Amino acid sequence: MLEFKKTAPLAQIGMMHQLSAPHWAQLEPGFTTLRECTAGEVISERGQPLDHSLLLVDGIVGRRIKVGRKQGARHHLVALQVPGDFVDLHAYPLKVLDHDIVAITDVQMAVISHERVKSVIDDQPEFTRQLWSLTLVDAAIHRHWALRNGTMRALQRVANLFAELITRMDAGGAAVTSSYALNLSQPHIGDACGLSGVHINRVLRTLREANCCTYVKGELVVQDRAALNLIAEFDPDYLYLPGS
Amino acid sequence: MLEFKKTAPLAQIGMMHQLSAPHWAQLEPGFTTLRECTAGEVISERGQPLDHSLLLVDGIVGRRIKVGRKQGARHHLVALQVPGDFVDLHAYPLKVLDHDIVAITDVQMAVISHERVKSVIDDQPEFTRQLWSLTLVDAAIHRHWALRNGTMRALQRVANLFAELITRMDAGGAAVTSSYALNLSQPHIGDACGLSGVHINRVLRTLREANCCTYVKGELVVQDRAALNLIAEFDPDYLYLPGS
DNA sequence: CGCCCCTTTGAATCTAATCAAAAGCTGTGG
DNA sequence: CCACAGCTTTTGATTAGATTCAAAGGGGCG
Repeated sequence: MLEFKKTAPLAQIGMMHQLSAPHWAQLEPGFTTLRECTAGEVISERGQPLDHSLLLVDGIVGRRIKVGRKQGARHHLVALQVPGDFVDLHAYPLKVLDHDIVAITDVQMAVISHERVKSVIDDQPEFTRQLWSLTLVDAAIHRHWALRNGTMRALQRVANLFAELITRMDAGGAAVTSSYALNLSQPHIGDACGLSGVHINRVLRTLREANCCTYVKGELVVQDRAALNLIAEFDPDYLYLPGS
Repeated sequence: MLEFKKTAPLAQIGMMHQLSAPHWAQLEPGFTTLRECTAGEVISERGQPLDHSLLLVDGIVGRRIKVGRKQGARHHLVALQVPGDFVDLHAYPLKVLDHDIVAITDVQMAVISHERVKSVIDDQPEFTRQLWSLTLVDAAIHRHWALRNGTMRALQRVANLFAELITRMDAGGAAVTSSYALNLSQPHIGDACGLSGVHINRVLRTLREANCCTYVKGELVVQDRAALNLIAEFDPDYLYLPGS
């Protein structure tokens, strides 16, 4: 885990576009340091009091919950954050988290102290509603994950997860491409979808053979986005993106 | 759907104990009307703009998401609310919900207008953080539902759902009893756990034969709470209850 | 080089879904 | 009052989907 002074202003990327440009301009100076972690590193642990929050700038971060005591403890990824996401904004009101936060890939995050968040909010109460809304979109995404794990079969689950992740990565106007650096291992995808790593492998083969999308070395190449959305029965309303 | 003037003050029940007594005293007069719905009724529909929020006083309410177009559309319960829960407080910042809200049983709810919420918050900014936190506990519960559907087998899922629900119903000091009026049909439980109604029936028999708990006519009788929590691998930390 | 993790594939097993059918309960209308 | 419709509960039989076990190949890193 490396920390160092931030030198240049942060770009307003991904979900941060939910904030108006003037609001972003007020918040941005609060991010005073950058923090880097390597893949697999635990960024913060369940139950540990936090006095700052993290904005993901680069890489993928997961929220992980362990279930079961020591022997045969499984774990599950209950959320994945993409660049532009506030990783643990909910730590500001709650102070303590009920889950671990782990670096899935090498990541770079911007740090803002809760003290600083408070002073921005105190200056401008309307800010609170916007930050609150950001955490509510997170909650909507959580609901969708429960839905996905509860109603879909393996192929659809994986397709749906992919559809969500690339839609979120495209949020905020980045040109829609067909190639996405997810950098999740197959077991990671399994942990997120409630499937075994082995079965993810078979599902990926099926998606490849259907000329839908190809997942190689953490890179998702989408050949047929319409087919992907169809298999996934994907409807992005729950992401509360600007144009809907 | 019936509405009528509220006559007496509302008791501070269940999750509302997250608010301090003085805060509750300030919020309570905002609930000016009561609304009653019968089992199965859709209380509010996805996408419909809302100018008020609902506090559940009696009965069980579900948040439901439909997946799939018309033909063979399934649905899933992504949340269940028990008395004392704010059913759709998140409608205050978001204005529009991504899911339906349905009455599982006959229910009684107290209505508060968003206008009124805003005036309480404007008077006392600290209130915002408390309401925000309430929605964050909801989000933690959502995470746990994704975890449950993602990592647990049928028996454990049902046990875990039961453990969560009765813990939430006991929240805020009501004497811990051994009998709980959930009033969920077996298919309802299936919709919440991502299992078929038929399989729920078999799981309930197993729980009964293990002298763990008995579920008859919507009434959950817990014979052995320790056994239930053990089967469920239940750890209530994520509910952020006062004493933890 | 050797170790470890990820990927890939095959085979056997198991869990839960689906199909089917009967019995119990509730409320409605004749 | 009884008959009937509709829903929930219950059980059995069959099938489908995913897990687990096993084993081999690939790539990166110390």
